[in-house]
Amino acid sequence: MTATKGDTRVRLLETALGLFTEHGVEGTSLQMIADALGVTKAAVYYHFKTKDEITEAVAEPAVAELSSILDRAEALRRHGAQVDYVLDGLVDLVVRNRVLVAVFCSDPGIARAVERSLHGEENVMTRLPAMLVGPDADDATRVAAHVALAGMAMAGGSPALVGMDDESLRRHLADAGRRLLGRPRRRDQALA
Amino acid sequence: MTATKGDTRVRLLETALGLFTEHGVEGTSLQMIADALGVTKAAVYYHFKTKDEITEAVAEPAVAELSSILDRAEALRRHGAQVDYVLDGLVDLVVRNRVLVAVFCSDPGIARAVERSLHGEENVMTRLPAMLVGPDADDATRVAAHVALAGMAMAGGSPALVGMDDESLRRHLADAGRRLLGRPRRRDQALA
DNA sequence: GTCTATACAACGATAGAC
DNA sequence: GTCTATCGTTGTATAGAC
Repeated sequence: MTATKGDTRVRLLETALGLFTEHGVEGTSLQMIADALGVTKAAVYYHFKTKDEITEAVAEPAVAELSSILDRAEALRRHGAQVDYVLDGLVDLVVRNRVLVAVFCSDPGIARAVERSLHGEENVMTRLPAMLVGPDADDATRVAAHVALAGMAMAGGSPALVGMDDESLRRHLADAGRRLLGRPRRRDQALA
Repeated sequence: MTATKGDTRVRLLETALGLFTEHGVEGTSLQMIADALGVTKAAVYYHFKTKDEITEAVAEPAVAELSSILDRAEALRRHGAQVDYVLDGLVDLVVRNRVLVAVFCSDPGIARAVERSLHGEENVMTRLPAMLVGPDADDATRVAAHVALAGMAMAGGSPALVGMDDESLRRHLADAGRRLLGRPRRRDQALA
């Protein structure tokens, strides 16, 4: 740890996320990243061939986590259990990475980069709604699933809710998702 | 009607919306707009001082409509009636302008332009959630309102739902919103 | 392997001629 | 109202120093 050498890539990614958060992805130039790191634009270009590659790399850990949530959910037998698992996992992911998610969802640059880059055709962005609605999908369920996904993600990153503590946000987001998808309410924390 | 003169501005706006839809706002350059119109970039700059001004002008009718929905809702006395009115109005607006809404919500350029431009401090983007949660807002309601707003808007513009007919989408979006905000289900079209 | 220097076409934007 | 010409900056790219 504390390796001061060879981790320019890591510092770059951290710096980039900070700048993305402040100015948005398209509002952040390679020059700004380079200046913040104290190097040249070309040095940035050495580590990543393209600006898109930077946005993908920034997004990658969260998307990989989401992907593995979907994998584990697929192993469950009952559809209801799958939905519960994905809902909880997604909410947890969103709450833990509020800032990242806000950048994600509000910027087409990242959205497209993620959509394009991830595991080929069996893409996370298509697996997610598919898993939530299940094989027996009517229109109402499909719409509800899309409202739930987009809503939970964007509400989690919303500036209006930054003041809310993680536990509250997590509980209420999960609650909203379950209500939309017709899952029963949680008993354990019902009176909180 | 069919005024062939002086309406370069209108043609420009229509052209811009078309290009925005196809390539996104940031993916559309002033050059592309100019070329599509058969004029120069500088000619475009005569009609709009800035690219942001174009995106604002493209978005303006829908935002004005939304603003007037909020005005009319404020005139209602019961909070439940206000929520119902805003929900219905918003869903209708979203469904009628699916394409526009998709561009809106997926592009920070437009999002910021709209946020910045509209009626000063008493901004539509802050009035909307405020009206939905009402004065007696607990955390659960606030989260639910944000999930509902973001979800309905983005789901309405989602590519996965473009095939759905307007009536179905309208009904199911409104249904999702009412469920999230604790409003009773509609009786009239309940069996559809 | 890691970086600097330099270049390039395209971008948003401006000034001024017709 | 539209043009040409130009500005600074962007993303991208290559050559070459260490």
